[in-house]
Amino acid sequence: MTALTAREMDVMSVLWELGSATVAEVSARLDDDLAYTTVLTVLRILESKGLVGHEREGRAHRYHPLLARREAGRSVLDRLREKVYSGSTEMLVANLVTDERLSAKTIRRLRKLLDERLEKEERG
Amino acid sequence: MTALTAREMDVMSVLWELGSATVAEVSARLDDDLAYTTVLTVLRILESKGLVGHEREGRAHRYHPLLARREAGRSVLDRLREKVYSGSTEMLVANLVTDERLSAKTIRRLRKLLDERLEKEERG
DNA sequence: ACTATGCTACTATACCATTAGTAGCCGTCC
DNA sequence: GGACGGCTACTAATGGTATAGTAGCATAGT
Repeated sequence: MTALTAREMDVMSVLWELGSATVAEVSARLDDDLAYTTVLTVLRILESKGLVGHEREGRAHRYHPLLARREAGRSVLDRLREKVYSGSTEMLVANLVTDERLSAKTIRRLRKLLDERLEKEERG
Repeated sequence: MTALTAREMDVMSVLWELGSATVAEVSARLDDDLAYTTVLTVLRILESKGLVGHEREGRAHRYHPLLARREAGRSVLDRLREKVYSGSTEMLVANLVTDERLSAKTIRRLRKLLDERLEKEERG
């Protein structure tokens, strides 16, 4: 139940990218030009939800993600699969793969991924 | 820019499933037990956003989706890829496929899907 | 040591999602 | 035909997101 709002996701995105960041660093990386205090507020909200933590760094605070990309992605994908694709991972991937402009190389890599997954499935 | 809220997605989900539905029908299908008027309000909001339409049916209104599953899915996936997976479809699919409890059969079907996609890629 | 500046803490506000109540209409059943 | 029940229309309250301002503190540079 890690429902990130749009803005929260923007901010988490920066933290995932940088590993950790101060308010100023997050602010600089965001597409929209928000007030310093606005970014701080979002970080505070995220912290109150237990999704980021912070430690002192000089006079500033350095924030770091406590929620992993993987977890965040999972929660969105779970919901998406359930509500939009009637619970079908296949339909989801089909939609994703057919819509997307993917290079042949990428497709091969994805196929390899499935092959490995299949092997593991058959072994275990 | 079709950002559905959680509840809106619940409702759209029912409409996609049934093709079209009255307020009562949506209400009955929702997991949570909401007041009749609450469901109506959500449908009205969706209509004001142009995502559903309705026609008279007896004394009730019958609502039908104007936004397709595909479109809704796309907008969520686009955002997810961008913000959570640093723009990488591969990482997204990898995460999806490795986390999921998928049957061997499903994995094979997905692989077939990629093969077909690859052929199309190489032809055109 | 002093001062300027950057950073936090606190406060505030508008807007929207979410939830629901009440009044009133209209058709159906007896 | 009258009453009942379901449905819509209108209204409303609450809570949280999103945005930002102001005051005050502390640190770094001179």
